[in-house]
Amino acid sequence: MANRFTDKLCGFATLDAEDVKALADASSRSRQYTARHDLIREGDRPGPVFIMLEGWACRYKVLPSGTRQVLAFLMPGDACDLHIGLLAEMDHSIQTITPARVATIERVEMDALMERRPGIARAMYISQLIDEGTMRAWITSMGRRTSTERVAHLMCELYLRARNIGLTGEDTLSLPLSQILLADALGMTAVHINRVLKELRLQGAMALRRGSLDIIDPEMIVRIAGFGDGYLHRHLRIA
Amino acid sequence: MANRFTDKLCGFATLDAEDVKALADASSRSRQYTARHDLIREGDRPGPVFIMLEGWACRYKVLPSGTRQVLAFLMPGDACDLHIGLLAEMDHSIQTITPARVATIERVEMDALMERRPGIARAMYISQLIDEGTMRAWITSMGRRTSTERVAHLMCELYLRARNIGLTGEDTLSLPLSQILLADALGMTAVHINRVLKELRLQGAMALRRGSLDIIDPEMIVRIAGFGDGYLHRHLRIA
DNA sequence: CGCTGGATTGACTCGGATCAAGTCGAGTGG
DNA sequence: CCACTCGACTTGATCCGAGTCAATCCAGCG
Repeated sequence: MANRFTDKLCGFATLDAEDVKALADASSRSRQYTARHDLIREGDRPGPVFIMLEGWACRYKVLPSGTRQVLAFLMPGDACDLHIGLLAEMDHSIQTITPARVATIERVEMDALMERRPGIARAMYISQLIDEGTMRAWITSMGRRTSTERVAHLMCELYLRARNIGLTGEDTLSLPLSQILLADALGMTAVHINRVLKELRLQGAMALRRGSLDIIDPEMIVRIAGFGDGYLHRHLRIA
Repeated sequence: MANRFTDKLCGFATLDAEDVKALADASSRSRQYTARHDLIREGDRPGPVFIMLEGWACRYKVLPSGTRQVLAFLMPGDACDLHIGLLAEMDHSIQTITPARVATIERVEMDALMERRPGIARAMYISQLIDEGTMRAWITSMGRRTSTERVAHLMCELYLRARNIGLTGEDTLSLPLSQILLADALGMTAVHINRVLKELRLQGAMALRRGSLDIIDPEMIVRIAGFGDGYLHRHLRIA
């Protein structure tokens, strides 16, 4: 009955069986999408909240020049903004990266759920705060880290997030992200990403190949990235 | 009785006199701070919600190397994250830029306020969504805009935000941001910011001097920046 | 088996950082 | 009132990280 979404939220607050059941029910109506399918586009009127059950997606914006900026990666268990329905239109698009199973929860249902079950509300708010912290980390990366640090930092983030939801193997993670996509996320070119990845591979830090990431020397990557895991808030306030 | 904070929220939802009074009461306990005073630091346990009544502040992070990244500018009327108290520690710091009058609202009081008055909750959520949209715009700027576009884009944003709360003159805005601060916000060096500002001045687009910004040719700036005001969500869903 | 999109590598260019001197303006104290 | 000081602002010279352009390679697939 539980799914990736309930699993993830359980990491943020103590949810009882009732909570989990309510969440699982709410996210039971799901649809399968192909890769590269826009779930919603910039300018659209926001609809229900999306929940990624399986597969990856990303938020992105397209500039007048045609270049793209990826704003966030969504992995299984991730949800998009809670109150998004309050706005008149989306300021960015969301697209699947891989084939994906996505649940939707209508705004009224979500509101009702959060009102009836404080634990769920709490978990959702924490999840949202972490997403915000992640955006801040991205801003910091783009502004003040070199390209190598930026790549290493993103890999640390994705690895940790994936591990939190039990998606990782032994220092390995299945990462279905093309170098082009990574370039659009990190504000660099695919050519340069490629060189950076090569360098990191030669240094024996990590190897990204064929849709999977191998962390070869965890300490080295963390050092290169200057990674602090604080913003992912894995140690939560007890209260 | 109203203040900058209530004024701003009134722009997001129809608040009745009772709402405004409740908000004004909640934000009545304020303190004056000097410029460059940390309201809260990365690693601190989050406390009450901060509300800027007068003066400017910024969110920022400091990297191991000592460089700083500014994550957001807070102007009068802005509040920091609603549910921040749910987290164990801050993932960034907040510092005043100018002397500032800041109100604090305890978490329990905020929760009660939002539960009793749905209009306030709604306005606060919209405000938060806009802050998130702003972060996404920043990520986009840092990743995919040239330094000139980036500077122009930030100026457009600040001008519009300031205008929404009635802080602007005739195509003029009092901007107490040093070039060093702008550099830390835009991920560039103070030297380079200086050259970009000069170029924009020579082009007759805008002039930033002595703490005040003059928009000389609004259309030119918007064109240079590739600015779309969608993310500030000034036209809200009616419902 | 050829097509197509991603990955890889090389040569060259350029935007923005770095380094280094000033200049200017607002306080501060004698 | 003036000299001193300390930031912030300006400007010039130089360097380098990363973009651009252009081939090629490679794997999956219709």
